[in-house]
Amino acid sequence: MILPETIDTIRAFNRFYTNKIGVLAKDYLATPYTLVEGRILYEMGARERVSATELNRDLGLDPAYLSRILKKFREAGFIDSEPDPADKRSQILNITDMGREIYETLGERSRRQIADDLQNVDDASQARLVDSMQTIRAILDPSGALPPPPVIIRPYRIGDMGWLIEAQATAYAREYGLNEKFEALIAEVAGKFIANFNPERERSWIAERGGKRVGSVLVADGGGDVAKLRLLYLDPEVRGLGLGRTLVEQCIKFSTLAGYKKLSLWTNDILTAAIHIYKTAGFRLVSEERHAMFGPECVGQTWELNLREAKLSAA
Amino acid sequence: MILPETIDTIRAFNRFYTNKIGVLAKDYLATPYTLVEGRILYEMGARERVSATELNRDLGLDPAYLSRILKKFREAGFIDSEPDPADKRSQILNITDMGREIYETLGERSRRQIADDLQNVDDASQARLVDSMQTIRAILDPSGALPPPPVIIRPYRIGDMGWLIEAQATAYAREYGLNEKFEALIAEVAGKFIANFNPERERSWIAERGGKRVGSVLVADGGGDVAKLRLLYLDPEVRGLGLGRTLVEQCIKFSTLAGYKKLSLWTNDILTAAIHIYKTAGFRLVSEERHAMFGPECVGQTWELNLREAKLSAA
DNA sequence: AATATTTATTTGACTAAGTCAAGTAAATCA
DNA sequence: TGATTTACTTGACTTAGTCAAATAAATATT
Repeated sequence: MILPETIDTIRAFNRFYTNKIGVLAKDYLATPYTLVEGRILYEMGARERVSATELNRDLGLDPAYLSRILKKFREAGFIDSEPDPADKRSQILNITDMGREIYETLGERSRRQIADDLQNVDDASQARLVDSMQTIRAILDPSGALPPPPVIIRPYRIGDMGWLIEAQATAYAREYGLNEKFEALIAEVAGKFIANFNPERERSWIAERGGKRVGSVLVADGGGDVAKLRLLYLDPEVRGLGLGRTLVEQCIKFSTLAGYKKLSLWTNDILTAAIHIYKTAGFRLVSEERHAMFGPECVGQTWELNLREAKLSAA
Repeated sequence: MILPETIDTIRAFNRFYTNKIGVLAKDYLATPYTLVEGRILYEMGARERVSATELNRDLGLDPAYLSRILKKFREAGFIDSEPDPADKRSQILNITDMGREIYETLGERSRRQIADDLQNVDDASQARLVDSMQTIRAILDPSGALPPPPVIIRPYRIGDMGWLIEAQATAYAREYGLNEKFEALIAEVAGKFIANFNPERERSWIAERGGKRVGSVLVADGGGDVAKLRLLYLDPEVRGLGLGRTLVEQCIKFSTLAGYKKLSLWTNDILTAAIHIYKTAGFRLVSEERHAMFGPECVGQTWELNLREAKLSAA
């Protein structure tokens, strides 16, 4: 469904951004080049060895027009060309050292221009700006958008627990209808974990992608020789990438090294994806109990992994 | 601070959107008009009675160029002009019925064009798209953007506590250097509050602006006839608007109505802005103790408000 | 293998988009 | 009152950008 307001907002944004770019185009970065020429030079500098056709496909220019600009560049010594041995109709274009200098200058000015624009934009807004731009690109041009940055796993930092509580409470409310008692539970669990944190026996990991938190898990001391795996969570957008397994393996490895004999966890039957991960990691269901602590009726489950066995089976 | 990656992403987005607009400009909506002409016609249609100078200021065109286009429009019968009685140098431009027809056609095509682009974009992505575009406009052009929406105060919803924990922990770590034990404390407080929530004796409020959470406070049952005010927080962007006072007053009113005799709170000397609000609301400092629970040394303070007195003084 | 068709690029021949400088007339400033 | 600024217009260009046709090599077709 496409709302008229959606279309209006997009039209308004297009007008806004046309202005923004139009102003840029005025006297393109205070150089004797046009915006189009700048774009061509950019493409030439960014990649090596292009043919005119490729350039054309990407920039959508009139071939005659492109041909003339390239001629000018060739005469000015910004680019040179050699016939493509594979296709003698085609020339392979290459940027010269002189051309590269212009390219760098243009890039430098463009960067400074943007830096000026950002002068009065605080860090948080900058982050939102970048995020919004990437969102727009990803939606409007799914093919061309940059591949998602890699997921990194890092230790806890301040604010992570709050994020985790919000993300998990919201997601499980939406997906399974859990109520606010669930948020309360994880807030208490998370709070106690940090309050009594023992760096030798406990650990927490946050998965991050492109600076945005997307997953978590932690190992808490369960007393005796039992470690507890808690608060495993994956944002919907990173499910199915094997990240859950990685996080659980992280926990198993740490618990083993820390000298625990068992890794135990409590979960609910509705969380089938997580349970699948536990199962394949070797956890065994040791007890179940029906409850309705979080609104809908569900079955709480305790799973355990014998860490010695796990080690053996991994070897 | 401006990161190079930020600049690069913005450059990439500019290139991307230049292409998008360039494609639009190609054969502007399959009409015999240029993009610039279309823009002018749009501005003429969107508002009535413009002068050439105003148009120029907003579109940033060369005056000579504008003048020629307007002449063409006048000859074609799209606009007419009458001298401005207040300034005889100026002409007041008006769109004619014929011009309005063209304007409508152009708008219609532009809308259809966008609708086509959105054909394969699901509803959630459309919402994110619109949101991102508004974010970009608001950040890049704070003046022209819509005024900030009003702050509304609403009851707790799932996910709010997580947000509060993250926001408060992050803000106080940044501003006062508090460590993760502070996050732990508020997580526990928030968790217990929701877990044992008693709707008759307790309440929580979240302040929201434009769908974004910006502040919070809650009243918890302190046992006996004492209520506790907790987790008062304001996002940096809404500080100084009197919102803190409003939230505290909310708490006082509720506690009074709920039959409590005292409203008590615990805070720290470093939070001077909050303390100022408590003071002016009539709270009195009843005890202090030095501690370093959250890293830096600070002074924990207990403040109390006698609700009967408060009521009298307000009357 | 010969012919037809398509693709990559260039050139000629324009059109009109867009710019710069100078001019006119009214408004505002000193 | 004269000097300066502002709102627009016009003349005189330049050059960005287009369309059609040409060339030469690569592919497809029969």
